[in-house]
Amino acid sequence: MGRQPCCDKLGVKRGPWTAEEDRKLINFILTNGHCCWRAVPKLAGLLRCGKSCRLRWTNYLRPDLKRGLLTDAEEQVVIDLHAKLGNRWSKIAAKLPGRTDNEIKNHWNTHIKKKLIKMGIDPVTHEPLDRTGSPATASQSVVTAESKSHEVTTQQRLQDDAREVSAGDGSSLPESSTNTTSTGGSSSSSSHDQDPLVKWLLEDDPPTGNEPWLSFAGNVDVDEFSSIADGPELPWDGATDWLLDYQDFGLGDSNLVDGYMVNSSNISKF
DNA sequence: AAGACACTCAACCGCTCAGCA
DNA sequence: CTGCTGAGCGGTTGAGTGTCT
Repeated sequence: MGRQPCCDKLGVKRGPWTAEEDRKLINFILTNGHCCWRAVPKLAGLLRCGKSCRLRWTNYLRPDLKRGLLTDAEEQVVIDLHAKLGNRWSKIAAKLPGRTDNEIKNHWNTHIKKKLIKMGIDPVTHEPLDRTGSPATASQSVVTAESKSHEVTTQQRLQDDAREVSAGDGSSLPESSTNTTSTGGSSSSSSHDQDPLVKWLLEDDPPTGNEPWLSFAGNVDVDEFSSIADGPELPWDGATDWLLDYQDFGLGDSNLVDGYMVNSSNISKF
């Protein structure tokens, strides 16, 4: 009846990961990949549930992760994407190489949200908080004109979802049945279809790096990433300094293209 | 100096979805 | 078609840390 727990709570360690646990998990995944996450902790000799291992790996241990605060350019992309997609953090993260949904979600809640509110912009609707006047005119620069033209209402988002689903199963929504709720929604939604950014967002393929809105990713972030180990601020704390030993992971520099792993004998298994 | 308060972010929880038998 | 299982996602929590008084 009830949902089966992902693991029996007895004998399963919780809380912060130790360096030793990190080491075990990385060693295991790099040598074996992960056939199924539930089996990983047993095989790796960890007293954790598989879910916890997956989270630790995807959010913290993955070698292609960038760490540190989001750059202004990344922040801008997050704002734009959030205006279009709402709280679909995984979708947003998929378009930001080296960033995780958790990281973006946290950054949104702790930084961007406040920044937008301070600027008089509703972080949910991306519209000015005071709609009678125009107090946020100066702040509007945060949300680009391009993104503002595609602000996503709940209804639009539902329509996007429906379109996404219909695209997925090969069928398409009848044109007459969509985007008819309001003239504004209609034009906005149809422009979504035309919008290359939205098309790109809804694709599963990783970005090529040629997308104009990702230009920062190709020439700034990768440099930052590669220089991180040399810089004064390491991306991880001292407890995981040993991770630097894994920096190449047997993966040459050529394996990181625009933040994506493209030729890893180990990682490509995933 | 120390206690209170605020902030950050890693980790957890519970739900949904996809794949499979 | 149905039920089960594993994986992924978004929301929430709480420990650790920083800042203020």
